[in-house]
Amino acid sequence: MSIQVRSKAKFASKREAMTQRLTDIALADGLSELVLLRAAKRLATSDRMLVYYFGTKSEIIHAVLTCISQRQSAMLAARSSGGPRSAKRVFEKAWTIVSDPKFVPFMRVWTEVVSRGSRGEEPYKTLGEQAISSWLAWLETRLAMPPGKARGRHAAAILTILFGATLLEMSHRRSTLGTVKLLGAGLGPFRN
Amino acid sequence: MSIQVRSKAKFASKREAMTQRLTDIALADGLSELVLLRAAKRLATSDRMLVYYFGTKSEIIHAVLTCISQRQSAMLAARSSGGPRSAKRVFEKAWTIVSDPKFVPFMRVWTEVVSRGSRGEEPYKTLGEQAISSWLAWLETRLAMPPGKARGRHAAAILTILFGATLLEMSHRRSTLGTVKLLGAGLGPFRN
DNA sequence: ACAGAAACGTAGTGGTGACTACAAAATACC
DNA sequence: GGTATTTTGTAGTCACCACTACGTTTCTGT
Repeated sequence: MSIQVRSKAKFASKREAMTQRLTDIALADGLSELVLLRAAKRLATSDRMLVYYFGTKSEIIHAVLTCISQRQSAMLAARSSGGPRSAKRVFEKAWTIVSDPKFVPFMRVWTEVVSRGSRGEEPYKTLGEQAISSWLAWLETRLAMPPGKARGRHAAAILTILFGATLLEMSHRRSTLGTVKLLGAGLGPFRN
Repeated sequence: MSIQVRSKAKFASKREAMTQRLTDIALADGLSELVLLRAAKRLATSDRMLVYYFGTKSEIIHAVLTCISQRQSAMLAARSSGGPRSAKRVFEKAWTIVSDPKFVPFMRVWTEVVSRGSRGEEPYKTLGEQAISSWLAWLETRLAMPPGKARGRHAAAILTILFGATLLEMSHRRSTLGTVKLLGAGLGPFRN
């Protein structure tokens, strides 16, 4: 086992490559697919190798969720064109991002993480909190409002709708478009 | 094992009593506490008794979630005083219900169920869908609007906020009051 | 070339959890 | 009392899963 201080650096890059592929799996089929044997088989290696590169399962989860977080940040950044907007426009923009099929897996994973973390189970609890915080931070930067409680509330309101819609859609296969339009209409114009 | 056709009826009432106590456990500590050995210990019996009365774990989950659903319906019915209201008032009322500490466990369980069911895992998938449907039906009956798409959309919009707020609160210990007020304001007056 | 580290393979361990087998008490019902 | 039911004891199966022991091969630096 071993606190490995690997001087040789192929290690890190291999681990990174594995993390990327594990992340693909998690996004496609859920965190429950990150079981050592199954995941190893899908990577065409052995569970032993996963342990070798990550040490523990918890480390795998941590690496994968961090990777998901980074990918998401990149996607959000890439779609943050234009300056700050009204709450309504930010919401609409956020919704078009979130409802993109490429993006849906991310939201599904976060609901999974938050749900598991809600009873205190690590690392889900901590990483779920981080994900929410990072969402809120991004939304705040997009809002054309002075920093402060009101802006925070608007960001939280938007995120509430995004997650609520995700959750409902997950078990209620039906178009949420009309619902979302309705909710978007409620967000503008500003009301503090 | 065995398709037991128990003529003797104490069986049913004992099973019912067990279901109630298991439901208490699930609401208090989550569905993951419904592990046979642990749950049995908390009921001061043996895992074999659980199998004796329920047959399989899946049956236990089914019974418990059905029970939760029934309790929730009863709570909602008991708080449905007064006639139909505007979307905004219905939302506000629903929020006071949902944010009641006595009610929070229910929402937590449903998010857990929906999350697990989102990958198709039974019985979570089916029961999650049922729970959502029953929520929507209740909200619709409370809305002073003619039946139809618009009413359905408003019910869905309200439920979206309720679940979104639950999810956010679960990982983001912070008062959602301001956020919810903001969202409530968005819901009235009607906009179809 | 060769010592030591890194990379990988095969197999095994220990724990848990759902569920079963079998049988003997205890309890209720008529 | 006798039958059917309920409860309990003891044990064990089977699958899954995180993790480990221990070996061998491949790489790397000098």
